[in-house]
Amino acid sequence: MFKELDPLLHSQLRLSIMSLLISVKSATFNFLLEKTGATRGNISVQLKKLEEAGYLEIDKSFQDNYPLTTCRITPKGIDAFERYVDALRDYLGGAEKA
Amino acid sequence: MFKELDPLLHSQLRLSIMSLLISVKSATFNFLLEKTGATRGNISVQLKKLEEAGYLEIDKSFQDNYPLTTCRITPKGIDAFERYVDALRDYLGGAEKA
DNA sequence: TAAACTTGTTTATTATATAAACATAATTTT
DNA sequence: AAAATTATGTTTATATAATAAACAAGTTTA
Repeated sequence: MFKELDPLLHSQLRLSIMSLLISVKSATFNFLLEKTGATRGNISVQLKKLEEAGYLEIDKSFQDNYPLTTCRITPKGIDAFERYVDALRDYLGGAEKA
Repeated sequence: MFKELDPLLHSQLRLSIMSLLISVKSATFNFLLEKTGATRGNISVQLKKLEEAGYLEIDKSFQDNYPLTTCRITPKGIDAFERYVDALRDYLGGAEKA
């Protein structure tokens, strides 16, 4: 009846991050900070989880002497996101709008 | 950018329950048990939370000597569900399918 | 009447999301 | 040049939440 909802994506912040990365392909830590409005700590934790799952790649470098963390969604991440969206459809069916 | 996702609805089981009640208007405990595949304990807990929030009404009666719990979604519950679906749209935008 | 079944609740466990505190280094100020 | 402030993240602690295990109360069956 209802498909499983990938618990890694069924989280407001992680879903926000994935949603952003789906559209921009590459984003800095501060970009995610600004767009999501979450705390740095929270973002740091969730990025690590998404990376460990192989949903995104994280590159750490330096820019103007400051650390710069850059993220990219992976094919696996894109796939998981699409599956999640698809699974969610079952749950929203009742309220589907035109 | 991203709207808040009602934490009461952003839960796989509670969302399943609300989704079912949106379409059938009235359901027994066992109906929910069968359709969701969750445990009785879990369903009991989540029903109570949804009731406390005013998202649904629970009626307890007897049928053939056995307890019978029946649930109905309230207007407030319908409203919350629709808001949730609407908010979610922001998050899925990137993967919106035709 | 004892055993098994039905329907549900309460309690306990595990995981999770989140924020607070910390760390490191680079600037700016005085 | 020392002190304070800013920048960028990480680690740790806390509060919630989801879930399942254990329990309860009554009913039917053997």
